[in-house]
Formats: sequence, C-alpha cells, structure tokens
Amino acid sequence: MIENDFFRALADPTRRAIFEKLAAGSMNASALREGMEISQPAMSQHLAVLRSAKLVREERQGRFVNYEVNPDGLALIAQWLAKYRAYWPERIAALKVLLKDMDQ
Amino acid sequence: MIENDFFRALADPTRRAIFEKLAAGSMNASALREGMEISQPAMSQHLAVLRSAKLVREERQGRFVNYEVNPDGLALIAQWLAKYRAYWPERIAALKVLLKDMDQ
DNA sequence: CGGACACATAAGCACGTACTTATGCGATTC
DNA sequence: GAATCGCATAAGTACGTGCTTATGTGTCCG
Repeated sequence: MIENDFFRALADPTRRAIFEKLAAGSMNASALREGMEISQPAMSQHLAVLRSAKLVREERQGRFVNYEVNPDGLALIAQWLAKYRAYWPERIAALKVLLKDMDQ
Repeated sequence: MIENDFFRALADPTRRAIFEKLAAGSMNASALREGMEISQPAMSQHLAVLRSAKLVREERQGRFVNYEVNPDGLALIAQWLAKYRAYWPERIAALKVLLKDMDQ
C-alpha cells in the first residue's frame, strides 16, 4: 500500500517544507539545510522517508547527493485524488487552474 | 496550517478506509463500523480527526449522526497538489482521467 | 596515504498517536 | 420518567515517530 507511504511522509510539516524547497529547484542535502535549523542526521532521515515514499529521488554526484522531486510520487497522489472526483465542486478556482495546466 | 490536518488525518490507513467508505455513500457512525472490526470509541475518535481536517462533515439526524465527504477538504488537497503541477508528467493516465472529468 | 567533507546509519529518548475500558450525554421508546 | 440506543469524551497504555549524539561509509584533495 503505497498511499500509506506518501501520506505519512507528507504528514510531517518539516518534510513538507523540504519537499516544497525541492520543488523550487533540485539541490543537495546540505543546501537543503540552509535556513532551516535542522541537524544533518535529521535532514538525512527525512530525505530517507521522502525517498521511500517515491516523493523525491536521489542522484549521487561526486561526494554530494543531489535530490529532486519525483514526478511519479505526485502522480500517485493525483491518482488517489482522482478516485473522489465525484465530490469536487466544479466551481473551485484551484481545480480550474489544475485542469487548465494539465490539458493540452 | 490546514495542510497539516488533512495529511495527518489521511496518514492513518484506518481513517483512509473510513473516508473511502464515506465516499461510496454517506452513512452514520454505526453503519461505518459494519465489517470493519473497530470499536465504537475508536470510530468516534477517527471521525473527530477527519472532521477537524474538514475531510468529512456531520449532520445530526435524531439520535443518529450522519457523516458525508466534505468536498472542501478534497479541494484543499487539490489546491496543494496544484502547486506542483510543473512536475506532473503529462503522459500519466490517471492525470488524463482527472482532467477529463474536471473539464466539462 | 591521510585528512576533510557530504551524507547515511545506529542507538537512545521524549513525545505523539491509536487503541482500550469506563462513563457521560442527548434522543427515542415504552 | 426510566430504560435503551447512538455517539462522544475521559483516562490509561502500548507503540510509533522525530529528535539527539555518536559513528560509519564513500568521495575528494593535498
């Protein structure tokens, strides 16, 4: 049950902050820590959780490890959300934006 | 931070099961318990969490309390997801379905 | 080779979470 | 109005989670 992984991963505000930072641009673990007041092991552990939830992916570059958003993870969330489309109120602006960018 | 609430609410598999059951049709707390092996207080506590996350809403009917999916909660998730639309791979089938049903 | 660096992992601990049993509270029924 | 029903809440407990400090692993550089 993969849903379990990404919902649990995103349940932590620190991990969401990390994820959002990565969404603004891929970077390595040290760069992620800048301006975040989080220890190195804590960051490493959070990244491990996000990794196993398929929300981010790593790529070793020398002695750095570059992290980036994994589109597959977002697709899984969208997939989960799609199950409940019967309940989406059509009028909601955010949803309009959402479909506009996806269509084409 | 409302995101915190719904991600934490959905992080629990039992609560997701309850939510999915409600998505199939609104019902009261006792009906929700059927076929679920969960105690009455546990169900009540889970519903309280889902309620405060705006994922479900209640409506008292005599001595029953009817629960139903709250579309606003789903809209908030969609809103959160929309922030990362730059990362959605266009080809993913689930997303196609999603946009097809939203555009109309 | 040896040290420094970037990151991961291990172990321990404080706190949160999901359950239990017990009880309370409003609404119905007789 | 007393018993019962549907549900909520209280209090206690076992377990999970996120942090810490300490140490390990792989890479670069002198």
